[in-house]
Amino acid sequence: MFQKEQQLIEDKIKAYSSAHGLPLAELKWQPIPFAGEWGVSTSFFQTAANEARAGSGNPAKGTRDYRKIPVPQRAQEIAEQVKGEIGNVPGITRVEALKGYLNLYFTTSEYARRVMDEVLASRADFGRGAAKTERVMVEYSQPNTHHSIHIGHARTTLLGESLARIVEFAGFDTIRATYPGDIGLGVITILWAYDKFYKGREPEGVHERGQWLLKIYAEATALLEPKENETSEEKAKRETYDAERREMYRKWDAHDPYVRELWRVTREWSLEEFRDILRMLDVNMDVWFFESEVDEPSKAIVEELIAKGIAEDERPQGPVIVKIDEKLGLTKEKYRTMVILRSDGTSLYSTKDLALAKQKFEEYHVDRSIYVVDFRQSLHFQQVFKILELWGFPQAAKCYHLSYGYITLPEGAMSARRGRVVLLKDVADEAVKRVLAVESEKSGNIPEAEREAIAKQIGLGALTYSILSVDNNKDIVFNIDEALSFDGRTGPYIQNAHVRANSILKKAGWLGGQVDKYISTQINDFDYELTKHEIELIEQISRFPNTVQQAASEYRPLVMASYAYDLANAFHSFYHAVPVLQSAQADVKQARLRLVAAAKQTLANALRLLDIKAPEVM
RNA sequence: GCCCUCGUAGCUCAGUGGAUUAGAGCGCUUGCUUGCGGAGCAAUAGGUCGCGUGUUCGAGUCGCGCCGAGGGCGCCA
Repeated sequence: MFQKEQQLIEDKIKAYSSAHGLPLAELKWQPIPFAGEWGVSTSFFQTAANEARAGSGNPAKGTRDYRKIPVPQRAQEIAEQVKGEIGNVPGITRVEALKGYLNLYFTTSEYARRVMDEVLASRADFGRGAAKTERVMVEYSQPNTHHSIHIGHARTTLLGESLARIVEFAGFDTIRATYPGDIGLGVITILWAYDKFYKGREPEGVHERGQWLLKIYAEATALLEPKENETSEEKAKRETYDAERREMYRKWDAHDPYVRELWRVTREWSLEEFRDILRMLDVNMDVWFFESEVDEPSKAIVEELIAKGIAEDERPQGPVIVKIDEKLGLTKEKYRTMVILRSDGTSLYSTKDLALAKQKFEEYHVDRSIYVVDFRQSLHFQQVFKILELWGFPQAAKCYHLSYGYITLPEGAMSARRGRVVLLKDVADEAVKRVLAVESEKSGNIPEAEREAIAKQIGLGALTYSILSVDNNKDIVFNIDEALSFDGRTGPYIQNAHVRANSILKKAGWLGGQVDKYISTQINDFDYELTKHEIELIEQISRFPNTVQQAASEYRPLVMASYAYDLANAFHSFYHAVPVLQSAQADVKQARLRLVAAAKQTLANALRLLDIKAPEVM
């Protein structure tokens, strides 16, 4: 907001330093952490430390030996000297040297006006970063097909979607990709049991069918697992079942028409359900990769790697492997050895991921590739990325595994195979139910017809925020009461700030066709003594663009989630302490309405990046 | 055995090597609705930042060692 002034002062500091032989460290500016007045500061601790270190040998006669002065004290001296050099800078009210810091305080009315103008002119684009040349692909949400999606899948989906929105808004050309696991032993297990015991008995309804398949999966798994004290009869039966299952997998692989058709139809059921869930979460994928589709091309890649001397072929006695540590010349085992093809020639997860990466680079021209996959696959991705590097892809250095902790239940890990899951759809339905209960008590003014739609926005907002407000690498023990809480640091708290801002604007007639009123930059406002609540709110708003860049560069939606809360918190405090419509003076009311409009816009932008709706009423 | 992640208030979690005082929420205690929506605001209490040791002018933050929790390690995904 004050880049020009800041640059001017930076130049003065640099000029002073070179004139006096100061070993000036890089100048880092940060907001001054005091409420009531705002500005930026930089410190001279590093410079003083540099000076002390550089002061080896004897100091020149008549000069001081800086090695003997404590760093904080010397930093303060420098700050004071620099302050003396700066003089008057328009826009800066005062300059202060304090505890080794140089503080610049901005002219409040000018600063406030600049922030408001920028937000209200840019609107939904406020905070958008300059377009960058790199193309980023975010791959997220890789559920297995043939059964419903559980709450664990919500994490990769929400994390990935939020990250994609952040990265895109930060200025990158962004591609959203999903990679459902539509084939594998698990899928075949369901297919086998469905075909043998339940064919044609599937229930109506997309979600009912998915849950029904999930039950079949758990049942089939139990049938196929060895039991304790198994009789020989039971054992024989189990082995027969298992043979049938494996035979079905073989047939699938051999493109048997019956098995393929059975697979295609049932697969479509779950894709239908998956699309429904993505619609509910407002996720629009650009690219759909399927495991079944990269299977064939992946095998050719193995041949190429063998030919290049990267992979070693131990068939038929052993598999095809890449001795990564050896190839990198590492003595300690770190990346180890990766198996990239079974000895019988069938592909593995690793084989397919190599094929997928190649496709991402060559077909989609991706410069940077982010994989949102849970933390148990860290080694797998480190290995894949290293092999891509050995293979010669420069983009390999910009592949990033965004690993996240998994969601567990209080009674332990979730397991689709054992039917021990909490379904995402069930949680979403429960969320809506709970919001409706609150609404009927608190929001009598909302028409019946709109309640359901708003309840979805609030309920999903609560769920989404509870997941995004935990850092990537931390596990979440799922507790529905906590996930759907509406009080305190939650999605609804932030949404409520947006609703309140909207309510004020509505009463002032500043919505709809009246918006031009507050876009005007000709108004001479904020020319009064601002309260600390106004200052805090304006400062929070002004931080949004930097927060977008930080969240994007660290691949962390949490940064945005924390910010959104801080902003909402600042707004709620302002709301209580500062009258807007009741302002005695017309110009103060005008300025505060602009502030409310800017806060509403920034809240909406931040929520959008978190994949949370910003309702007008709730 | 080797590698990765984590350990901060009773609980759940934030916290770019820098400001005499490490922050939120939940829960506990207490105020606030004749003001724009109380899904809120304000206040109180609650800490050997796992332990030790280095690096540094300065460490919750970086290194090393230990303790504890979880995960991974050639033909699962």
